[in-house]
Amino acid sequence: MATEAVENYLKAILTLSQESDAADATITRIAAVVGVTPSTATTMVKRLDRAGLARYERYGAVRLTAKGRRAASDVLRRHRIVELFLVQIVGLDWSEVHAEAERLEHAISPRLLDRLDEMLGRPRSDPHGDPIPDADGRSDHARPGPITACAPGAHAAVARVLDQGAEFLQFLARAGLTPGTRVAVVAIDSIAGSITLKPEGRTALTLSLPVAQRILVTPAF
Amino acid sequence: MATEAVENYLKAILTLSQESDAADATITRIAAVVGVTPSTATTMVKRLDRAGLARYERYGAVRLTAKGRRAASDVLRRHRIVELFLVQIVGLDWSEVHAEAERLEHAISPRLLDRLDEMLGRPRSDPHGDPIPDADGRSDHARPGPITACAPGAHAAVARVLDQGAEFLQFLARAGLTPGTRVAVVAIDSIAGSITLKPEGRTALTLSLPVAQRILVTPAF
DNA sequence: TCTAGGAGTTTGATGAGTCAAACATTCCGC
DNA sequence: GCGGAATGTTTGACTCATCAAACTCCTAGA
Repeated sequence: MATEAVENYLKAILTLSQESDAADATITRIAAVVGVTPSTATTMVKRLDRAGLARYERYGAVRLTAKGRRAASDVLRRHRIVELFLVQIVGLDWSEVHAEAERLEHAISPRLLDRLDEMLGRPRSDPHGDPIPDADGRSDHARPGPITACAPGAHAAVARVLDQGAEFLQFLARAGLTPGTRVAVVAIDSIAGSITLKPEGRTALTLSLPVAQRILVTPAF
Repeated sequence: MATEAVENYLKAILTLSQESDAADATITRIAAVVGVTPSTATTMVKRLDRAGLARYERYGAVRLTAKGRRAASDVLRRHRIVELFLVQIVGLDWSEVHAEAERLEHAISPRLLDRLDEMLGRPRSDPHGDPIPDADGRSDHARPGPITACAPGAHAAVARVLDQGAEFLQFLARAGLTPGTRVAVVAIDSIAGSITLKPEGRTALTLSLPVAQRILVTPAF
């Protein structure tokens, strides 16, 4: 189990990368969210990298690995369920619950969490509209959509492929575009009708937009 | 605010010194309760002394100062209210809540604690019979009272018997209700004017309330 | 009264988490 | 494309919490 501090960094990185304006999770921003100095954040992010929870290179942006994303989702889930519980069952005010949940989220067992979730009727989002990741770390936030809807520069995870033809699937497999794979959208050229993708650990490739449209992705954090 | 570790040491010292058999809070015992090695406990107890929370001299017993007792009481109060809350409101089983409360007690704010206390009707003891210190750190601890004042389901230890008649005492001895014995209050039927008790290791028995009133007990841990 | 062994202490080490200050790199505006 | 501002990194230091190993103290029984 990750320490409290590690959980806080993971959560910070996840929420930063989820922010609409596609802001990278940079050291300074992470430090600001967690409430430490940049030097501390640097040290910690290195630890996350060593632990396989994030990927990071000097002067580069920080990205969570699948494992890190899973862990961060879990923290977020705990946070939001606790918040909702404190408001709906205990009757605290929304203004008070954030700070409270900030501490309780690290102390709650899976068993108790599930019980609270049950009492609340297994909510899918909190009243802020923030999605509550399910017990498997998935959140509605990321309803899969065609990769062609991603902004250039975005990262996503392949979720589903609509074309079931063997030839197409084999092509995707060779390219490294299997479900679960992270992929970066390098460029979209609507005039040429093409999209350039770079699957993690592979070389980039260019597809036609109609073909790419059959590849559904969820935004990656 | 004391760290989590400090709170755990304080709690350990308080419960050790409260134990009926007048056992001193020694380093080895504290270490065992907290779950660390004696060398660690020595180091920590020195810190408690420096912080004015405990008094301690080399090779001597550890005693809490007023300030330390106050802080320890507070931890105990948080622990027991959380336990009670988890059982009565959340519906967890008694067997599960101790470990949970062990972590939550360090993460709960005064505001939330008070709210839980309110939801529970400001209880004075938990179903184990453990007293819940009030917000000022005072606890009913161990003032013996008639067993008829216990809540059904409570556990207690026989402290004193007011009726000195031999016949009555012999009856109690045969039933297993000797001072020091732990006893569970199974049921109280005020209409029938009877109380059903189950001394530890014996079969249950039913007494009339006027008779039972002469049996004084202390809440058991 | 002497001593064996249990209880307690000290020492030196470690890892987590943090900061300030000095240094390095990157990026943006001209 | 250059230079300063913004950003990021390194270094050295500190506290908290912990342990193992070596040591010291105390006491109960022969």
